[in-house]
Amino acid sequence: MLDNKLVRSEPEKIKKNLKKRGFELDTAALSALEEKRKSVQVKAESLQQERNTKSKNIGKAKAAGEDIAPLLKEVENLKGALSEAEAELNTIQLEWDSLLAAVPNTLADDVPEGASEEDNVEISRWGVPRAFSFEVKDHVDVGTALGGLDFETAGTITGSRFVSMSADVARLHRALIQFMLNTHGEKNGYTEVYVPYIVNRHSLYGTGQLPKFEEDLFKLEDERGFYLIPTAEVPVTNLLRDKIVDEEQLPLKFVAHTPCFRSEAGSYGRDTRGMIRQHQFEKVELVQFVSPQNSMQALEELTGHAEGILQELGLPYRKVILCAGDIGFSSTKTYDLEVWLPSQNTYREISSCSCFADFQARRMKARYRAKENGKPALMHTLNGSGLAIGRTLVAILENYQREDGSVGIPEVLQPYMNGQSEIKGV
RNA sequence: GGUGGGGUGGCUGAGUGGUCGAAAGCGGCGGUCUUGAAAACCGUUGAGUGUAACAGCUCCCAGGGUUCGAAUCCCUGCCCCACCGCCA
Repeated sequence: MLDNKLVRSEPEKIKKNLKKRGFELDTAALSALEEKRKSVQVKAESLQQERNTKSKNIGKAKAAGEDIAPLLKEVENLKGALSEAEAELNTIQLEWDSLLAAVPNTLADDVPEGASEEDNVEISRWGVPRAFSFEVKDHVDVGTALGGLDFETAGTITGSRFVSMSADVARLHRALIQFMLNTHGEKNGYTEVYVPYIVNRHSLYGTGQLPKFEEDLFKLEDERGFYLIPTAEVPVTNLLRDKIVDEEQLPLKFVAHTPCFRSEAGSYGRDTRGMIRQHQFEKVELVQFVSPQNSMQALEELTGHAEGILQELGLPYRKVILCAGDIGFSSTKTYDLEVWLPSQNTYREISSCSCFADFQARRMKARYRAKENGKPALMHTLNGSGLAIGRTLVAILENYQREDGSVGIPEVLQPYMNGQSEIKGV
């Protein structure tokens, strides 16, 4: 959610910023509504004031034993006008809120122009894609040949976009989770948390998935209106909802491993083969809560933590900054990390690291008490994948494949696999 | 699933339908004292909106209702606690 005051005081500036995204802010509608709001609010509040003082007078008169009948009559006349004004104000405010709830975050100045994925700007590359002396297979062929990946059976258990894993591949998958959790917890200073995988509407609103992106979510058939989490970002960020912490406690850094559930309703034809785009996948997520002045710095740091995992795994990747047309609804600036997939001869997203400034914090009322003046202020929130487990597994199967069909295990993972250094077929 | 009790400011916790945005304590902040600190004492201290600054308005879990007036009464929902039952 954008700052109400800012939208009111500088609508044109915000409109211009959002235009970069291709979002058309209806400033005419907003300012018309704002005009109405002002006058109605003034009216409602003055009527409220009148009622309050008169009611107090009735109390006093009654205590003094005076006749209150004439006073009652006076207030009686207020009633209709007051409730009418209150109702009108209420309607206006609901309308304002629902308009604003659909407005994305403003962009940081250094977010490049652009309409789509194509216009994202590469920042850096790490590692050199391996030269293969044989024909590379994709992860589906590698994993299936090993007897470790089974899309068909998962398809019969549930449907498309699910997978089952077994034996060493399943263990490698789990090893990745442990490795990432331990690295972020022990080396990078994150506190490990365990959180619910089912959340209510309120939480999804807080991080910005609702009200606009309901079709991406799995909703439970349940009168409570619960949803499966599409990312740990939702429950972990909401840990601070409605909280005020002392500024000294910041930054708060959390790492969580959770499954993620996405309906992928908007991408029917895309990545139908393999594990790249599943309805259910695992992710290790990094979340930071920081003072506003530190958030851009924190984004660099957090992205660096995700990069560290790729480097330790020896996976070539590149870092891109998302352009205005591709960046997420709630984000003010996002870096994607893309891992090299030899079968596709290209880099594919494996992590997305974003700074939300106060956009989520405002929706969640996540605040800190500023040391300077003791006043509560909105904190800044960030998150990033560190990393997406399924895609990391894909990257390892592909980048570490050998001609004989076996797959090498990156050294850092071997302690998590009882020292095992390769996966051979069954 | 059954029965009972609750949800009040950063925290604990009072609050007969009428000067209650709310006692008290803790914590925080400022000060006195002290070489410095602690202790003690004094003062101050909810969140939002609004204003040039005041004023005003809203908020005592959420949403409705009763009333001239609701933290207080009624209804619904959510959550928490205790005991019993059931399950792991």
